[in-house]
Amino acid sequence: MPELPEVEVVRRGIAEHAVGRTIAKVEVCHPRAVRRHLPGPADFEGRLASRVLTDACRRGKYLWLTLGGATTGDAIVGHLGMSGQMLVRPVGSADETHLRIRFVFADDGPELRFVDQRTFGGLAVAELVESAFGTVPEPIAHIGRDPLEAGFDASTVVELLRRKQTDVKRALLDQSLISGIGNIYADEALWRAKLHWARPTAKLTRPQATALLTAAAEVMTESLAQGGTSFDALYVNVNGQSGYFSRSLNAYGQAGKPCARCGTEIVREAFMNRSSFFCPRCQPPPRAR
DNA sequence: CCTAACTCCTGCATGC
DNA sequence: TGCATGCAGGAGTTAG
Repeated sequence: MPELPEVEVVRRGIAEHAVGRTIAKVEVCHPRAVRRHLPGPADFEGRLASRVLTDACRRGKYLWLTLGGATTGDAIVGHLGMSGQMLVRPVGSADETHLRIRFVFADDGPELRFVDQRTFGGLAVAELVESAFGTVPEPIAHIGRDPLEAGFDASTVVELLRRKQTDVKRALLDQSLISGIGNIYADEALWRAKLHWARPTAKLTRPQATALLTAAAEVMTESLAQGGTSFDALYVNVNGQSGYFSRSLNAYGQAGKPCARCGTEIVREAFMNRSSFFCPRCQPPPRAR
């Protein structure tokens, strides 16, 4: 599940290897990968031919590649979902089993390939629009700033958090409130802030909520410095290499192992049909569940 | 308007 | 061995 740091690693790779190049041809190998491109796969392929990739941008877990050439004002917008990869591969190298979209460039250099085993991810071409937080592709105008953006205002998000009627982990995962956080970094931020996932957001103090946002920014910054979190070959940079942050996780996936702070065994609980990992001593559950 | 359940998908681990 | 089941889960959609 690529989250903000993993997507940023991919963005940097695309910026280095694909930005500035002209697309010669696009091949959609699986229609589901462009299901959010409503005009369909043929339209996706057709409107990208001879366009130039002018920049690689990111907000939260979304990537977009701005387009130049004869026209401007649009971009390829994408989400990696759970298993999506953007790979830079030499022309002629064997197709990946789950190759979904191939970008061939006019310079005959390496291809850009969207590979996605579980097909939760996808790409689309969309217009750029002016939103409250700058110029972004229309489909993601509703998401909030991410904690590593220059314009991220923690005090505003703290007030929004405290106004919500939900539990704190749901709020962390709500991309319209604060973008970029998924299950891994939600659990890590909660562990650092010593908060149980089921704590009601409305009852958080301002210092608690502020500390939680700080923890989220810190853990994602540290992960980025190590190339992101990888459990296996699914989460890789554009060269297919894994990051090392999984060695630094304190809560996520650590069930049965001692808490790095207090030694108590980390516990796994079901949450939203998935998992939450936490230290039952450092992160006591709220009284009323 | 707000919140939460549902749904999409494939590969691997597990159990009988 | 082989089949069924569970699990990984982001976010748009739908229901309440």
